[in-house]
Amino acid sequence: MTPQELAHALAQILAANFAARGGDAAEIAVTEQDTQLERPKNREHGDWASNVAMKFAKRIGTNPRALAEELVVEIEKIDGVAKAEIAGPGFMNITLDAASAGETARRVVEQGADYGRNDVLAGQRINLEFVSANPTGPLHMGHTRWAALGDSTARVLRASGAEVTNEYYINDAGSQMNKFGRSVLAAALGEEAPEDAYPGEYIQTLGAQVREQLPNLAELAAEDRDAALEQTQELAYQLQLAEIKDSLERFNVHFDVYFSERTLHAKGENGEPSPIELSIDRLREQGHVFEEDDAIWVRTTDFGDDKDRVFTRGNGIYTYFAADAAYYLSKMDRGFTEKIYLLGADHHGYIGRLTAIAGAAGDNIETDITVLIGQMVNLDGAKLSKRAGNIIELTDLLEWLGADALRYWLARYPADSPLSLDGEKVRSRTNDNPVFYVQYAHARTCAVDRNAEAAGITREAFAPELLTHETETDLLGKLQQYPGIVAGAAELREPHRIARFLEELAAVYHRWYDNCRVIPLGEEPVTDLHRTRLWLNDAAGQVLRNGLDLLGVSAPERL
RNA sequence: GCCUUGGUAGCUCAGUGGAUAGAGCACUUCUCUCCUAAAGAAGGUGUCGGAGGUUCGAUUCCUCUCCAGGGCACCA
Repeated sequence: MTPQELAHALAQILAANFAARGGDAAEIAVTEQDTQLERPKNREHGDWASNVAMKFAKRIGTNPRALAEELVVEIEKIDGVAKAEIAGPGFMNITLDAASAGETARRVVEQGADYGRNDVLAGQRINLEFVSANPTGPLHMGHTRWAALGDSTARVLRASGAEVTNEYYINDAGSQMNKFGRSVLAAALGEEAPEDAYPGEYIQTLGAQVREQLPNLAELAAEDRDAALEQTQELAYQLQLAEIKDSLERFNVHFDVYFSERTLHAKGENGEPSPIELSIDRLREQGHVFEEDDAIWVRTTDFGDDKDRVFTRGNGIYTYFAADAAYYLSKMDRGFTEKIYLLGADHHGYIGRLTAIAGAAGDNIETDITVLIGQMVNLDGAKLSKRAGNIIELTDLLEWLGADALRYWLARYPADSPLSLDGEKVRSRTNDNPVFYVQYAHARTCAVDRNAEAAGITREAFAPELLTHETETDLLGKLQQYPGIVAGAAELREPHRIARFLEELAAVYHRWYDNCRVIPLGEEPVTDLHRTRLWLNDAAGQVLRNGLDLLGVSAPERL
């Protein structure tokens, strides 16, 4: 009996109760969402608790306790339910019989890596854009947070049935790229940096690489400065982008699409209009375009933006917003039902205009676009900025802290909470480091497995009714919660829920390990209890592994 | 000024209208001849920033307010 099955049964009981009073069950429209059960904090409150009696009493036309009294009678008839009691103002506390709860261990083992997968987002095609850092420098701490959160979000969405494309938008057009090119060229030629140059040391490194790969650069620059700049800029861009991609892969973050802004500006082979040019026509057809002061505008205020936005400037040049619009249309054309943008708080001013683009393009701004804003992250109190030059690169972080610890720590907090991390704590291999606490629990399940095998304990017998120890029902309860946790994390786009769950699961597992032996002591005989516990041990290991995988964190068999 | 995100234990932070608001750390004690002590057990901690409101019930929702971060370009 899973909480999902219980919720389903409860919904039917509630609807039947209403129907029996002469009501139209459709009128109160009970769903499993309404009857979802929670795991009570206090174990005296049973295995699962429901508050539906309080929620529905008024609608049904009675009072909570009276309704609960009728419901518990029916709940107790459910196969697998040991008892149901009323408590407090109308809570119903449900206790499962041990065999029914224990079934979970076998279910988890049999479903393996699929345990936890669900279909709450089935049928959705989601475009998830994140990181999208300019290719003018290495990724820093802020990008690293979005990389960890974005990739974990994608994994959680997929586990809940969505089809997800991870996308990185490359701002490879425009003045920042020119500035980048001039900075690297000066470095390559050994000249003094231009006044507005990028300050980071990586510019010097890129300059050296360019000099090496373009041996005639100095001559070319003397002859044709623009040509030298163009070649330098292109090469530096490719080098930098490759470095970004490489560091992301090492961070276990994979993008399905790297989308170049240039492709939006590019005309067709035979001079066909560019995607940006086409997009203005499409928005005009929708009736949201107007001209004023020589500029072409989109009336984004029709969709809640705080001001209208310029598409084409008075001098005929497209704004960045124009590229954003064309990019959005590209996502639409590629058939995504929902476009999610994961942006840093410094981009929060984009929400209005991005949403407005969606509306102007004819999308539903409530359901087809989601802009998630993440707050800044500090490491050891230092705020890092690429432009200021005091960067800590992703590659440095990987070396210092390791991909697992970094991903775990960055994914364990909601995106909208400002975060300050203590580098030494992230790095520590002690029990005050949750990533090691969770990984250790997993490694322990593997150690038990190895020892069980050596002791000749197999999973040939499974007697779930024997799993009656307090720590066993706790552990089973946690395992039963997992699919719901994944579904909730997906619906809310909050992968940190996975991490928090894993920490709880690890704690319950350690407690169980301390109380219940899988391998008998000394000369004691192996019984079905030991064999059944092996199933439970393996189930715990499986869920720890599945959860860590959603966070992109490894689950070592030994630490 | 306007928009936006935070304010929860000494610290870092969880908490999708429910029962006595939680976890880890820090502090004090215990527990390894026996499956990994990177673990477990015990000990106390709160004006949930403040004031109103909605509700049977508010840390959670609404309004106002105080404090802090971020944002308000025919820049990219």
